[in-house]
Amino acid sequence: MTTIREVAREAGVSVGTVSNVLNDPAIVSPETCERVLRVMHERNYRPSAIARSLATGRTRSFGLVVSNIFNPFTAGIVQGAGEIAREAGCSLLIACAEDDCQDVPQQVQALQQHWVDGIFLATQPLPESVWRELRFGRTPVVIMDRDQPPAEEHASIIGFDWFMAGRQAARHLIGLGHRRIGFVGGIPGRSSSVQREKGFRRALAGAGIHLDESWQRDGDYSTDSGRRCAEDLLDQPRDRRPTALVMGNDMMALGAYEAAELLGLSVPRDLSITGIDDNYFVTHMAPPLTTVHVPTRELGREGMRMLVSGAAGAQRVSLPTRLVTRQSTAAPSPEPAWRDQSTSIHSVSAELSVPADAVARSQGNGRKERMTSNRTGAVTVPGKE
Amino acid sequence: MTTIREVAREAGVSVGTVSNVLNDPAIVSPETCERVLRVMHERNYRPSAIARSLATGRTRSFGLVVSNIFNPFTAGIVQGAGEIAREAGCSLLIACAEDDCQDVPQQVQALQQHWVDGIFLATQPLPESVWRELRFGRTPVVIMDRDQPPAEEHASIIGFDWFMAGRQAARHLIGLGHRRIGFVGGIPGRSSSVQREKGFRRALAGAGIHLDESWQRDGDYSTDSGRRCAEDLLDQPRDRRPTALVMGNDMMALGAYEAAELLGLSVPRDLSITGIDDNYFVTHMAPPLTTVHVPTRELGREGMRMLVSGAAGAQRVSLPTRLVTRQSTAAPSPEPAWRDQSTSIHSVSAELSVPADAVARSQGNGRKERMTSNRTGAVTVPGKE
DNA sequence: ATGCTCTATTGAACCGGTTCAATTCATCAG
DNA sequence: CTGATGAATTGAACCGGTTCAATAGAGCAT
Repeated sequence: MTTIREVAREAGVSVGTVSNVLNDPAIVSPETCERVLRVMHERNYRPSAIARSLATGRTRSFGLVVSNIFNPFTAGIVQGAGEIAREAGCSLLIACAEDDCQDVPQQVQALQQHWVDGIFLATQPLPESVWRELRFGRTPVVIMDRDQPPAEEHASIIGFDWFMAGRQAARHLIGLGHRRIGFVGGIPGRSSSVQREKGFRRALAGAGIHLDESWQRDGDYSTDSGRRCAEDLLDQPRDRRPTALVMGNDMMALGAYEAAELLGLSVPRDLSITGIDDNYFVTHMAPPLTTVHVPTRELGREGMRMLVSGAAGAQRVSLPTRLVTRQSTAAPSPEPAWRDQSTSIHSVSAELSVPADAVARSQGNGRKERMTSNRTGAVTVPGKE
Repeated sequence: MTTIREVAREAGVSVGTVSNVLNDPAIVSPETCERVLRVMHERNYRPSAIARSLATGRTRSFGLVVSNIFNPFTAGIVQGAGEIAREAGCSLLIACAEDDCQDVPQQVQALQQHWVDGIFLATQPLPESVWRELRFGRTPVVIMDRDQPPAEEHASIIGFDWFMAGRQAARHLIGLGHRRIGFVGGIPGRSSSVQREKGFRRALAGAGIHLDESWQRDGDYSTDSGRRCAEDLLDQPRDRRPTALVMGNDMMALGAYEAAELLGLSVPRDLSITGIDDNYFVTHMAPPLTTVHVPTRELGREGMRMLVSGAAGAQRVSLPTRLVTRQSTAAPSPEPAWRDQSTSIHSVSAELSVPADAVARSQGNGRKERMTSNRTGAVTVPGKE
């Protein structure tokens, strides 16, 4: 490995001058500069990031702690953070913590021993004990908000506007004409769940719709829980059951599809369903799921931006979500007068009741829609998909 | 930040002794050792990985270059590599290259400037130009094989046994009694595609089955291409079309499901389908997909093991695949005697022809693993259509 | 010629560890 | 008492950069 001293000797200058060529060529005379650069090129010289870091105290590298890399949610964040780091010429140290997050403090410590210039914590919610064990010292930190206790004063929090997500889903259904709307929430108590529900309720209240408490269930974000809750909500006489369901996330929406199938209900003919997340598989569901897009990549970008720009103070950023209309939602079937014949008439009534534009959209858009096409409203995403 | 010199002063010893306490406590007298450790603890001393690296020339960190973090394939590798790195007390620098891999050389260079002890290249296949630009110097390298040109002599190659994968899928179908088996390959020319097809052909040849060339198609690993190819293969009179399809990967198998639905074929009653990869979503497909498991996490682990153990020489490792039987495959329906009535009689003949055990499996097991509600009658709701 | 300014360059200290030859000191054999 | 042995410790060089006060030299005014 060629060192700065070899270059200096070869070019007949001092190491200080070579260093200047690297960091501030303007203060070096053109001839000298050119000579040094030529030697560098001949010797294929690459300055050592290690030595530079030791000398400057800055590494231009950042740590990103995640807990489950398979989660598309996580993948989006990694992607986004990586993009910004690359753009800024910084490198990203990714630490995959165990599922239970017990080793997050060690991971953070390891990153600090590498003198990372900042840490991005994007794990599952940390157990209280782990959280208390965590010491960031002087390292700037950005934490993805999943119900953490109030952060240290110099840590920034970044998260999604779950209230908006819940409201968007509900408003969409209301706009289609639904009045009997069920809700299946995520893990009770988590603020992300609470906010979704609040948004849902606000939308209904805003439209002057009565909220039937018996149409609310708490799931746990799993497909199974979604199926159970949806079955529970739907297993009622037709005029007593919801015509639409707001599911707390896409996995539970998947469960709702299963429940509908089990009960012989067709989506969206007999039942509209919405999810939240916009996981990449939802376009492959039958029918493709109308859901609320959650810009994970943008969160990664924004969080990393705060770190590289040195703006990671005690900020609190909340990213907007965006409704993506696909084919799992439609206007409700009109209440049949001939109630007892309802099953045999299903297909006909559905054909008639779906608004023309919804059909057009559903056919044109459905195939192409991809999980990576995430355009958020508020913060624009430059560059490639 | 506490430094080694402060600790030394505080403990009344030399920096050399403190260093010894860190690296080889055995050679330090117990009393001294204990005193030093106490000071370290009091001052919350953390040795600097940076300084250590500069002094030793080794960083105990490794670089992993990937191109698409969203790909579950990639995620598995990252996961596995991370596990081994963590076990070995090493850190992992993950570099996300652009989709087209044009920046891989820069990424590699950046990693080298960080003095990584080794590089794991797990990207999409590199364009020839990029590959030529790549210079590893003295850095040990492990490359995930996706058709690279012959590697530099000191680089290790690790990959999957795609031949085995193709053969396993075909053998499974042959074992179920299929004789008319279609094949949809991946991107033509890629050795991974070529190998799959060779394995497929070998299996057929081994069973003395005639290979109808008109039952072969080339896709591009996308769902869309899978659907197109499958439609193409299946849109023939019943006695002329395959009773089973080996799809080159899971995404294309998903496309085959869509094609079957479009043509009113039920899986596995009228058509058996296999995939390759065992992506996590396949258990949610309806019916859950029989596929060939490709141990991506194990590849990550094995590759990183080669690096941390310093065994990355000019090795070539190929990891075995494993068939996972689920509900998308079954014995073929017997050829009906009343051939000309075949279309109108479908559902009846199918009911009769599905072997009892296949029905049991698909009903009993399928329920909790389902992804889509298959409205067309692949999973029939009595009384409709 | 002298003094002054400005630019280009130098050389050494420094970052925080590791490494190793040299040194100290206690122990023990002769 | 002397010298040898070995264990514990020391102190300085070193890794490859950055930084900055000091210096050299050119150009210009007096």
